Amino acid sequence: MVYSQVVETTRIAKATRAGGPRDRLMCAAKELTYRDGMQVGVDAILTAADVARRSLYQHFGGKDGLVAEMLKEEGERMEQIYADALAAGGDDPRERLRALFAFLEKLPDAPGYRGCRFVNADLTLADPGHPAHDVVRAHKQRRREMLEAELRAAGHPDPVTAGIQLELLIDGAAVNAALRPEERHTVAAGLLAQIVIDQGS
Amino acid sequence: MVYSQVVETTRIAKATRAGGPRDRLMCAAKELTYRDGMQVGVDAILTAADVARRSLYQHFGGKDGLVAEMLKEEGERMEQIYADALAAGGDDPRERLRALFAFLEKLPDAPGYRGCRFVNADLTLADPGHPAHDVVRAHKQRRREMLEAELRAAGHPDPVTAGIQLELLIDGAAVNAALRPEERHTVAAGLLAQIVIDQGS
DNA sequence: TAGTGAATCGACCGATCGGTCTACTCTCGT
DNA sequence: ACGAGAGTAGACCGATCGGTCGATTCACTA
Repeated sequence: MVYSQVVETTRIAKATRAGGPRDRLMCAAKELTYRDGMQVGVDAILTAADVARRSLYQHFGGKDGLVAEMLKEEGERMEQIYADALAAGGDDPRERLRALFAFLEKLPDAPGYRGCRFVNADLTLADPGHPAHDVVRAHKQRRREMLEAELRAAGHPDPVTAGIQLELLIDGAAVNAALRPEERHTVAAGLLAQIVIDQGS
Repeated sequence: MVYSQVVETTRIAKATRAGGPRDRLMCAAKELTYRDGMQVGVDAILTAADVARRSLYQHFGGKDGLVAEMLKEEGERMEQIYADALAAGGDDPRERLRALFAFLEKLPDAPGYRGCRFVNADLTLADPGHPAHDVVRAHKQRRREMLEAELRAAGHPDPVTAGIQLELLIDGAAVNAALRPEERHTVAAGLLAQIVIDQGS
């Protein structure tokens, strides 16, 4: 049973006219899997991308391949965004982390925000053998190392534990912001992150 | 494409022989939706519960009804478990919260742990109109009020923000423990929770 | 200009989805 | 002894799933 009215899928095709079939497929997959979940059908993606069925299987081998590749690209994009947010804080590591959490605080305000794409994907794909799991794990691993590096540069007394804690706050806020958007979880996360960052200074 | 070998589903029926068809359906739904995700098929649930197809639709009206009811019961069970964990801490509110996080720390050690059932369900069911969403939101609402009440009793300077922060830590740890089980996220969460709890004391 | 590879359309496949329905069995209260 | 309600077995429904394939069009290049 479906409770919500169907949101038009062809709309996306217009905004995605740029690039070849491969790019259009990636773009459509990004949008639809985020908005409608990973269970979104191949047909919906094809319609949105305005691409022939065969092109999908030639470029990506199948839905799983498309999904995995999409997460990979999105991971790289997100890591760049994180790096930019850190850079906005200047040179001081603590200030850089502060800037990062200030940036994350505003994320849920984006229209259509539905939480962290990677967490959602990993929890949705119950099959432990799905190729997307490795992509997500690798992405989260790199993000944690990024946090740890900043904490280490800041001379934090326990950068490993603190890195995990910052990760918990980021993911916890993303999950809760998606689940109950009316509350300002990211603000509370930012405040607590501040305490973690300032430990031992 | 399915990457993992199929885990036998009939096994569960044996462990669920107790009670009528309704109870067996609930039990099977709890197990299968947690282990295999909410996408698990009706047939798998019926086989595991060793129950006729018709019984499901007579008792619950459909899969969605079964799922919603199951989450409701599980919510009540979890709230009781939380209450017990708090009670283990005695009378002092801070000690009670400490006891709660000590309990939560051990949760991921349970075999087959796959994170928080409610978070997983809510993120998996992309359809915003699915009845399960209300059940999950209500459950999380009550859990937050429970945390807030303890913090208030402890004379915490900002029980609302701290309540949210504890929630972030719990959910963040659950998500990450499911995603990368090899790391001890709950320990880091417990340490940070301690700091939140002790604020202003 | 002829040839080649990419992209398109759309029919088609078997499998599975959630759900409906008929027919039969069992048990229990009257 | 008998009828009612609950449970079971399983065929069946339309829809959709991911995936394959033949036939065609088109752009680019040798």
